[in-house]
Amino acid sequence: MKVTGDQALVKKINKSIILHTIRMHSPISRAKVSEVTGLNKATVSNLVAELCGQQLVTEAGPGESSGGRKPLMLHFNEMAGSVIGIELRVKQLKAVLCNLGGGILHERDSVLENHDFPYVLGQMQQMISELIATAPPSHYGLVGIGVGVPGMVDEHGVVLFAPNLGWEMVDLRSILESAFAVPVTIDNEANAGAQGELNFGAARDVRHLLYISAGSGIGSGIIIGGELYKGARGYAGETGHMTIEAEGKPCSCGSRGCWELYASEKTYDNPGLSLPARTTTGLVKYALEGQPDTLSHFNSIGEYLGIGVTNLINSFNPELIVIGGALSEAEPWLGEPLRRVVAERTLPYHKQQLEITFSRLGSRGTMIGAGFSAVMHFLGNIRVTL
Amino acid sequence: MKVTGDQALVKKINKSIILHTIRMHSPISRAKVSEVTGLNKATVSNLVAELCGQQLVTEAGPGESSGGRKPLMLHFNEMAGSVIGIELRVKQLKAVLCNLGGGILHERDSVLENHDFPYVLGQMQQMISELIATAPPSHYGLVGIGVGVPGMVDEHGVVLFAPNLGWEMVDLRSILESAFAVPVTIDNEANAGAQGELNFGAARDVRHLLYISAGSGIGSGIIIGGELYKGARGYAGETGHMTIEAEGKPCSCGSRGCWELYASEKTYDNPGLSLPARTTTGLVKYALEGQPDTLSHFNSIGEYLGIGVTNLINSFNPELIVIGGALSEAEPWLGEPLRRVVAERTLPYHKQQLEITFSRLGSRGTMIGAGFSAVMHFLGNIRVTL
DNA sequence: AAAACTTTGTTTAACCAATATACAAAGTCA
DNA sequence: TGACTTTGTATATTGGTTAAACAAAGTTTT
Repeated sequence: MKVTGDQALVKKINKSIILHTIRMHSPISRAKVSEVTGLNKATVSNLVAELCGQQLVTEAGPGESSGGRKPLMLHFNEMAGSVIGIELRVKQLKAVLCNLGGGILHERDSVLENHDFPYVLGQMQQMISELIATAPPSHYGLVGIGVGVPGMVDEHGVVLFAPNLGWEMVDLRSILESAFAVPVTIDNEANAGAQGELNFGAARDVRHLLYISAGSGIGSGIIIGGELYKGARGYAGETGHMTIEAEGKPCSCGSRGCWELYASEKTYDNPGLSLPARTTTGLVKYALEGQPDTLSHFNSIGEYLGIGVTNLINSFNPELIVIGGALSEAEPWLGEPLRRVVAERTLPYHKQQLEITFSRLGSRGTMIGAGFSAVMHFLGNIRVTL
Repeated sequence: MKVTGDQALVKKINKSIILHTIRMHSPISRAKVSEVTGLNKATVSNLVAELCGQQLVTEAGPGESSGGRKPLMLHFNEMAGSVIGIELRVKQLKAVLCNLGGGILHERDSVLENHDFPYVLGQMQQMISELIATAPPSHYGLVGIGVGVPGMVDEHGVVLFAPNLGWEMVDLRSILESAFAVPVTIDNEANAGAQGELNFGAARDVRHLLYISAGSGIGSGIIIGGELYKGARGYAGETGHMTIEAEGKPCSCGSRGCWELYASEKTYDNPGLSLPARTTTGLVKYALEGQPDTLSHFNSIGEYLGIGVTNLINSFNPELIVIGGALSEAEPWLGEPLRRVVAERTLPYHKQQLEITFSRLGSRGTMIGAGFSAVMHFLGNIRVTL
């Protein structure tokens, strides 16, 4: 979008800076906000007054004195409104009602019997309506809906292609926006998960994060400089179809040797493989008993995860890697081979300060992240780059 | 960097918008600038007056009338200063003196006998001094030096690691800045090449570009939204060590099956391979005569290039791919297998509107791009993101 | 050729947000 | 009690954009 400078822009920038400073450091005094932002005390006072008028910030009594007048502590008003975060999975639909701070107020869950779009949409709309009914009264009410989808999503919220659902070119955003009359953000499931871990999970305050969602396929959410990197058309991170074996197994995408054929739940589909179960949850039970085929298979998945992760490290050089998705349940058996392979294969400069963890939000990360996208869309975020 | 809003910022933003509008659309009238930027006519007049005072913009007589008073055409003053762009290769040092519009004024070239840092630095400094001596008199004189280096460069211009030169942790920027007392920008060679093609070559006005530099190794320059994407620490695009064969050939980086072992000049090193020459230039001569081993080898390199390019397409989804570097000389033999493999392996959404070309600037792309980095550093570029 | 209209670029006055400065309020410390 | 500190507000100033009027220099119509 074309943006020129005028005084309205200045005000928008500073107000946004102040709001997010309060949101991140709450409770905080006006004086402290002035100090950390570099803005003049008077400017902070004026804009805080407006934010209070908008109910986004509240005054919460005096704080501790540090040798002078007691500060008046400011809070980000998490309860000024609510959002709904939804995760659409292959066989399941999960949703939460959150406040503006990402706190979960209510949770819903349902099983999907098929992937027909009208059926899934109906389930989704019903779940949204139920959650709206449970929402506590607030100044803004429901301010947005965020959805995490297992597929490629363009910048307008159109689901271009979701192979596991059999969807193509579904304008989910427009449909939900006209149904509920609130802004809707649609994100790739891995991008949503990355935002969840970044703001509420294992990656708080990390600037450069790589989130790998390993489940029925593999997708990656990439955070650069504290912000989600969406790439050209909004669908960077389609890494599951990265070739790691030039002449490897043929893939449904038309290519060969795709990463997700070796390091996702797709590996369970090989009928020649001797496995006591064909789901991650099932296999985890056997792994706990030490079943050899299972242990060896998890070891293989871990190693192949390591190969793909190494490729991504070479391209993006993150500080932290978080493994999420259904396979993160198998952390005890995947962690060692994954870390071993990455250590063997990465360039020396990447090894420094590189950490690999597994998701901390577990199965909730994606929907919380999707909800957070809606929060940020409501609050706005404006930045200046030199 | 922390930026807050005030009137000085507004002015900086608008002045930058106006300057770059004139630079891109020159010659253009004040009225037209006001129209395309959305800024008020008075604002444009005031800031243009300042830019004229700074010698960055010049008035160049009246233009064609369109039914009213004739417009006073404005030019970006390319001759207000000059920059030096340098490409450091494994066996060669190349440099140009450019004006601010990327026009080449003088060119220098020298052979490197070894890679000892003091020797190379000496050669580079001598070349810079010679070019400075030939610079025409101008208002700002030499305003910067840009260098493209075959290796990883951090955000402070330190060459972290350049395997083909045997360099590690060389603070090239500081050294050159204190030697010549002008700002110096150090870029990875592929990033510089990408900027060259974007501004002056095969990729003008492309918003999402992937530039592949294939030579003694492989590196990638990634342009997202019209801007160079440098990643976390400034060294995104180290794609040569992407694994494309999980259990492939061992690489000096410690990993196996790295892309550049299959698709760069490194393939010539295999002594078991029957080849009539061991340089790209040499092989091109044989290929022109139809020598079978050569043709088959170029075919193989083309196919493997296609595999890695596909992986990058899946992650970045560019509009255009430009192949540069020494191997681009072999375009007639690489193009077909490369495009064929990409067409076979990419997801359908990437196939649409995806074009693959070879470098148009040839061996000059990198140094012109490096010089352009220095120009942009001098002019400044400030943006606001909503 | 004169009058009416168009387009370009400048001048003027108004507006508005941030800022420095002064100041008031409310605390701590000796 | 009195000096000092810290917090937050009030006031005048600064400096940028802008709308509107205007001047200058064309073209088109009558």
